Amino acid sequence: MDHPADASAPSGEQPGPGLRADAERNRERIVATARRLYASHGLGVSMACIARAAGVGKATLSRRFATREELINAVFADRMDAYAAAVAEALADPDPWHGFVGYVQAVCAMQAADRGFADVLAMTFPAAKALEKRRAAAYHGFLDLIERAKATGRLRADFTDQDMVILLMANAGVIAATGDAAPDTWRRLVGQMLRAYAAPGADLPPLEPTPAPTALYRAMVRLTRPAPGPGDDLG
Amino acid sequence: MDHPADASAPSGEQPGPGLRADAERNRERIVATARRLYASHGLGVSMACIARAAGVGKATLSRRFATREELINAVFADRMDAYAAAVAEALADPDPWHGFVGYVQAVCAMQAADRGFADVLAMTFPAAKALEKRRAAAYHGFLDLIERAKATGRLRADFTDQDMVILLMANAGVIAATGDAAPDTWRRLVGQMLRAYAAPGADLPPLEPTPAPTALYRAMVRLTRPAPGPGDDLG
DNA sequence: AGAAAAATGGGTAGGTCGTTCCACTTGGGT
DNA sequence: ACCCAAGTGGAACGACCTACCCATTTTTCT
Repeated sequence: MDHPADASAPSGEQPGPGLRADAERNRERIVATARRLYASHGLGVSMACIARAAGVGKATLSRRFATREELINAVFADRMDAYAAAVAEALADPDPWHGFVGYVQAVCAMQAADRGFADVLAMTFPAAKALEKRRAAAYHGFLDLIERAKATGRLRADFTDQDMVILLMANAGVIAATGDAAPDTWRRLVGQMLRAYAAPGADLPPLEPTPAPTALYRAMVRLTRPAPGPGDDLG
Repeated sequence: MDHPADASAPSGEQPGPGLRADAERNRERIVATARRLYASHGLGVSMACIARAAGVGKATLSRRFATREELINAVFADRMDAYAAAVAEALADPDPWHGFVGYVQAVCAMQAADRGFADVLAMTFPAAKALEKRRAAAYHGFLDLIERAKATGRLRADFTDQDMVILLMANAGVIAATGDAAPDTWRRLVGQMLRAYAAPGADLPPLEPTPAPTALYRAMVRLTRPAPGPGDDLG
């Protein structure tokens, strides 16, 4: 039961206060590899794959990150910061409606850029207490933003913070389904959703054109398989 | 809506012309079980689970349906008929816009009612030639519907058949994320999408209220796990 | 009723995944 | 430079899924 890892200063999610130099190096290698794999293949990549790709033994990974959630927490900490920053930036915009539109687009773009992050945002991942804390803070700011945007009369009064969650889930679905075959499809979804949020007469960014006619239908051949094939690229 | 599906002349997928009586009985038991499991847990339930739940040996399942796609084909044949029928019904509506709205709602409701079917619709499942054929026919009718609805001036001119595909993918995402915890969330998404499709001034069904405030956040604790736990219900 | 063919299900082999244990290597304080 | 503990990777284990083979049971035809 010796856990020297948390003996000294486990405040928050510090990398590793009492970690040996090589251990810390391995830790970072693991996180970097996981970030890459999660981004391209979504969460659900097996721990074994990550360990293999990072060039460490499975035991090492398990020791450093006991559960998958712990690893996810470490991987997406900075993305969560960016997420929170997006709200701050939107609040700084002198035009709340413009800020709102930009925020929605920015967050959905983050989802599109990182399949793993899309899952994190859409699925309220269970563990990751630290992530939840940051999310809560961002959420609070978002409520402000909604309020101000509504005050301009250009965001419909029936828009709710829940609608943003719904959009995140919907966007995750589109991103997951289209994959690499039609990577810009999500923009059209977001454009249409914004249209639905906007009060009549509000200015809107132009609607993204539909992807190449056949692209969508050829897109989602990946079927149900959630995890990437083990013999994929994994670097 | 009468479906003499199994007795006389179903469209396309004859059950088993030269099957022994007990074999045919088992076949139907398998299909029924698969339908139930797929509906509740989505595609991706293992063949072994289905065989176990149906009370037949794995070999029996494998012999009757060599590939997973074959089974899916048999399971969703009638749903696909319903899908096609929805287009026909929409086309029969004297008001094309009203028909269009009803069609969108009906198809999305089908997705919500059956997680497996949601996957089939959203993912253009690879195999299942027969399903594809039916889908193609329905698709053709849908193009007609769009044309007519646009002619009324109430469906925006920039709506594309691809938008329906996008909606199906987005809806699948919402349904997958909300699960059983907030089962009506998809209705709000559809309502907002319809709002985006509608030309200014077009009549729209009232927007579904947001689900219970906390429901969404407590909803998707299921994380990434695609297949149901083996020790679930499969009763 | 009896026999042949059809159909069944359990067992085995080969694969993945996650966890745990253990002998070896390596870092870093002294 | 030394030496112990922190750290490592691989092996072993149990659980799961797919695919296949074959002895046994059941249906159906004569």
